[in-house]
Amino acid sequence: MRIGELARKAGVDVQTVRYYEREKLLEAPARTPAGYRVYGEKHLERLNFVRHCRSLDMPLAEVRALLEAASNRNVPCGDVDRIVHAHLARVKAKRAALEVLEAQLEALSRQCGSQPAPEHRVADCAILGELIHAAHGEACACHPDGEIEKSRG
Amino acid sequence: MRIGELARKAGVDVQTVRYYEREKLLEAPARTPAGYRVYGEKHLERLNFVRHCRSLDMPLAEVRALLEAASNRNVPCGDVDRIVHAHLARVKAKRAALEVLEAQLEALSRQCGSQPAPEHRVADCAILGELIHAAHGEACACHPDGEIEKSRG
DNA sequence: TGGAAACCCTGTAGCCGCTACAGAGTCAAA
DNA sequence: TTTGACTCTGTAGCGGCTACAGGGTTTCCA
Repeated sequence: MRIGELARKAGVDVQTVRYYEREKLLEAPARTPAGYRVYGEKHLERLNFVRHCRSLDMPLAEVRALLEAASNRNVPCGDVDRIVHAHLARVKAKRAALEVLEAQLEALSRQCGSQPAPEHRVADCAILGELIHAAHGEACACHPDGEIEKSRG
Repeated sequence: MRIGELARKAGVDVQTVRYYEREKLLEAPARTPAGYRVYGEKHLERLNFVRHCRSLDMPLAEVRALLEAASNRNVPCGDVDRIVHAHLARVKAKRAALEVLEAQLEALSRQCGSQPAPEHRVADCAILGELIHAAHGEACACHPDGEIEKSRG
């Protein structure tokens, strides 16, 4: 199986496969005399594993750690549990942050909308008004307590 | 006011201010004879505007568009509405995707956890088991219908 | 047999929004 | 005078790809 077929079967771009090889997520495969990569079923399984973890939004570094752990089948799997739980905690936190954000944006967009578009000029746009108020350090519809925290991630 | 004071007042890194200037989000300020940037209140307001939009997770390109719109105060503000609504739609979609993800990770982590850590070896780790099953194309606890979609963003 | 199309190779640069570093110059206080 | 805090420019790095340039190889069809 050459790289194109492997990529098609796993549903990824050819470039992505080469990228994973560079990043040591896939083993370097054998080559034909012309230098073409040749893959077997093992490679496809490993690639599917990686893609599955990626579909769960895990960073590649953690996928690498899982692969590492999976290869030492006789050691305790505390690392595996830790990786998955830490990732779950991150996802929870991010989802919660996005919920807040969504509420803020809805508050903002509710400020604007009664007037039909052609009559509605920038000078009276409530959205911009809110954002400019906020720039003066005043409380705004989206951040009523006047705090602007950094959003990371 | 020099760059350090401006940055402190806006709660950002000095490097970020210079970055925003390069990216045309802030006007290039006057300079002292030694080449130091000198800022006024207008710059602080504009920087606060940018940071407020960033706290709402807007991409800089959209912040730039908002700033552009805000400077033509006499035109209709359809662009402003469109930007904010499109951004809101993106945030909603992302939040929904994270909710699904969170459920998937919880399903995964529930597979593992009854056995005390030292006895729990990689070979019997249910989390890894699930992930490896998935790599074989079988349905797994996290993606029961067997589909793995690409997550973007 | 020839030529086009589809595939493959390497290497490099771009995306985003910063952050960090190197190596230099400037300024104020002790 | 010397320390230390500040500033300057330019460049590179993060993650996870994606895209492109500029070449070589294979396959298919006429």
